[in-house]
Amino acid sequence: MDTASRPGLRERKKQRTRDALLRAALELFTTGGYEATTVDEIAEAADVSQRTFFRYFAGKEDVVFFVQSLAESHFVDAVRARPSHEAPLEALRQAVLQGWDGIGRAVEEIIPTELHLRTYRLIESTPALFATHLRRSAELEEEIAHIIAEREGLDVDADPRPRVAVAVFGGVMRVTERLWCAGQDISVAAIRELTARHLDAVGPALAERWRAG
Amino acid sequence: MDTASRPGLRERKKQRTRDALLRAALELFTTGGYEATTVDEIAEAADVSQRTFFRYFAGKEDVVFFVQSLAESHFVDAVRARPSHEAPLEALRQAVLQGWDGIGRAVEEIIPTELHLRTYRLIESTPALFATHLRRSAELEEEIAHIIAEREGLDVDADPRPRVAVAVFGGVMRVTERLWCAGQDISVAAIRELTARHLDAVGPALAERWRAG
DNA sequence: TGTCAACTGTCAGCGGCTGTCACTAGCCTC
DNA sequence: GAGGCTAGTGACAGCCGCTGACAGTTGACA
Repeated sequence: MDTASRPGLRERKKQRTRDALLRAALELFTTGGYEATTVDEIAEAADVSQRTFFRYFAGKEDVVFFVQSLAESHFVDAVRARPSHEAPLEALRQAVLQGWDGIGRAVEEIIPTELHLRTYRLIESTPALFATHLRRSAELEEEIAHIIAEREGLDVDADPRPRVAVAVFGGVMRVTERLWCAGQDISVAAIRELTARHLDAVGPALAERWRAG
Repeated sequence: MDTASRPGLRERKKQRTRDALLRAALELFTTGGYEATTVDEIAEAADVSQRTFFRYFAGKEDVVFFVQSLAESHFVDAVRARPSHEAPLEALRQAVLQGWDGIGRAVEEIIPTELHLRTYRLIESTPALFATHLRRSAELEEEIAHIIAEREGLDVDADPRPRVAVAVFGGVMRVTERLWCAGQDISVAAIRELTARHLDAVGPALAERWRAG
């Protein structure tokens, strides 16, 4: 019987409701602004009650970062998969570049890629969202620091290098994201190029004399 | 006549009201928790109406970061005052160490230093406050990047080094803050030592092979 | 088909935050 | 010193994000 298709009717309905809420919310946010959009409007656009919205998402912010979390776990997986002979910073560099390529495919099944890219700018231009984004990044960095420490066989609390290396990397990534969102060219190629350019600048930036460089 | 003392009666009254709100809020936050404390409770503790609270502070969060902003401007001033022959990262290092010493005196005029230090832990342990703290740090970093660029006679948008250097420094500082708040010894001496230790770890952390180090 | 559990809508309410309006009190001029 | 002017305040009403409680509906499964 094909009636017993994989997820079951109930499950599919839930999926559809969540996707509807997700798309409606992001569409409203990116066109009318995050704060100006009320939960009631989102619920109405998705044709459910406000109460139901909060059964699918912990809050207004949660919708925005739902897709972002997909990208994050892709990045974590990529870091874990890097060969252990690579230097820590090199592994992080390759993982983030590689992560960018894989994100598009995974995201597109849920929401249009173009809407996803608009969401990046929304986060960067909305103080409340940007703050949460940074906090999430900090948590991600802590997770990555543990992975790096494990790779190198170190105790993350005894040796400062894992956390410092990840902090340096994270700091550079944040700068990269900001400039990427501020520029015109919002494409994977653009962020790849920017990422490489900024990571290459770390060495020179720590040099004693900039003029001599 | 001494009756014509500098600020005028009205001004002094305002000052007292704001200090009362500040102290009451931080005291309630650090003892009962940030989210569990309502604005009504703060207003009542300071003996004003809720509406008045919002005339002094933009929101609940604003109270928490009021004192923090003092420390920030101290740091900015310290960076500006560093001699121009110092390398950028060295200037930042000296400025932050020097900033920690000066903060105590400036803060103590408004609230007890011990309450101020408790506030750090409050921020670090409250997700909403931590997120805002990171956003504020990001804004501060942008400001510092401009100062560094100016010091070196560079265009901050053409050369990635100023922003990258500040991002690296900021990343390390965030790690330092976290570990400091997590530890038992909340003292200026402790954060100075931690800061130095982590900044010294930047070089080794970027090295190709950690084992060989 | 009937029972159960999951899902949903409705309602009520709390807390953060804002606009409005009338009132008080410091300031300033004559 | 009496007057007006205005900053500061309290009281009230209301919006919005979010939560708990309860009842109705609809898939799942025997």
